[in-house]
Amino acid sequence: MKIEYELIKKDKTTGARLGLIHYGDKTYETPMFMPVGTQATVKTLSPEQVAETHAGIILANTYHLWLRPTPEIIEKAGGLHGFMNWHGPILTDSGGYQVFSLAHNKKKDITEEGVHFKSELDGRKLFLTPEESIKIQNMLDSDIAMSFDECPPATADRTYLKNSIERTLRWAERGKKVHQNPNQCLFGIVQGGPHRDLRKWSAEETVKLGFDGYAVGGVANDDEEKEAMYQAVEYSVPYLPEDKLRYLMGVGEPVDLVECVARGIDIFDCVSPTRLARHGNALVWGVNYPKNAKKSGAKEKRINLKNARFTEDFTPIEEDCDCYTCKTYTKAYIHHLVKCDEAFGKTLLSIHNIRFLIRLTEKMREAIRNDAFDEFRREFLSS
RNA sequence: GCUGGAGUCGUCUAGUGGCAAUGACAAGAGACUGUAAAUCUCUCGCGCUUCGCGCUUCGUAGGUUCGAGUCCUACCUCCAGCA
Repeated sequence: MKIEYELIKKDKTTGARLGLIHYGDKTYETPMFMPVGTQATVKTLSPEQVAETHAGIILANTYHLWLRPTPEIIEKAGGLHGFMNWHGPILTDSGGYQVFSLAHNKKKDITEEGVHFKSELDGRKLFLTPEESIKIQNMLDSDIAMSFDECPPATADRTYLKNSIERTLRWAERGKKVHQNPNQCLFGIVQGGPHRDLRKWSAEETVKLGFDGYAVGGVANDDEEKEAMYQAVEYSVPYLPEDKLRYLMGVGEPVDLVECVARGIDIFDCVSPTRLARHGNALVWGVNYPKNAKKSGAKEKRINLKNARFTEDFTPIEEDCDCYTCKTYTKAYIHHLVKCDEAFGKTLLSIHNIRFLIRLTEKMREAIRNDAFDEFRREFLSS
């Protein structure tokens, strides 16, 4: 069963859109936030716990699963769904981000043919090509495969970016040629850094190749400013077909979700909610904590449960949150778990943070449905 | 009572003539955006006008020395062995 996207409604004043993802007999609404499960697990959560956050699609990573346990093992297990016991849709990233994060300090590692890696597991030399990435994703049997792209750093200059985009286009075409899984979508990726013309060009050329959906990549690297990130989205989205899913890769933070939905993005993924959770942080809508003297007046969007101020706070992270964590446990208890470095604390915070972002998408969908997205956005930004 | 050993930041610890004094843990705080992240960074004797300055510190009290956590004397406490 191959994923089908259906555009339901376009917001009148912004680029926001409401859509449906049909997946066999299941449907999921967009805008959607997709939790990241790089190594075929959303860190510290069982699939049941992930499902309880109302997650739709989840992510896994080609690069990591290629090294371990290997696509052959996953294929024998009946594909990723059977292997990890996740029966909702799965998107696999191609390893393109790892080109950025693992190989990029050595420009010679990125060649026309593919990318040389040194395995961080055992130091052996690895070579990943666009064809190999797609073949691995075919074997993993994810529902959405991503083209193998180069994700250049924010500091890359125009000349570099131009060459990189051309190569990414050639890689996309090569990947498409070997893509053979009829149940699997293949998405193309728009690059172009902060440049309007390069984004347009990359988007148009990628669309010409013809994919099942389109991603905007390379916007959340390094020290990029938020405005630059939103602009990169603005420069890319208008050239993408309306009847296809638009995926903003690696974003993000609550405010980014709102701003990028306003610019026409449908689906997001980000490690932030689970990583923040493992580091003791909880996302919150904006709360005043009188004991936190340093930010007088400013509402907090995130609280650090490690802080001593929660030692005797016997209230949930958020009174009105419907997640398992907030319905069941107090900040004092989570503070205790975090201080003891207990795994359960990370689990509880991951549940809350993922549910937080998914609830945010639910609110945005509701607002779009009610022609109130712009109002919602203004309220959100001013809170 | 005798002999030997030991007393250093909340805890354990480095340190045998030039140190406000090492490391770990604890504690306090910060960062985190297609996961090389259950990671990393900062603070951690006191006070300031804090890329610096001043004070007070290494069981207690004296002493030697230009200079002592480091050497000497006495005392206190703890540990081990002998009585």
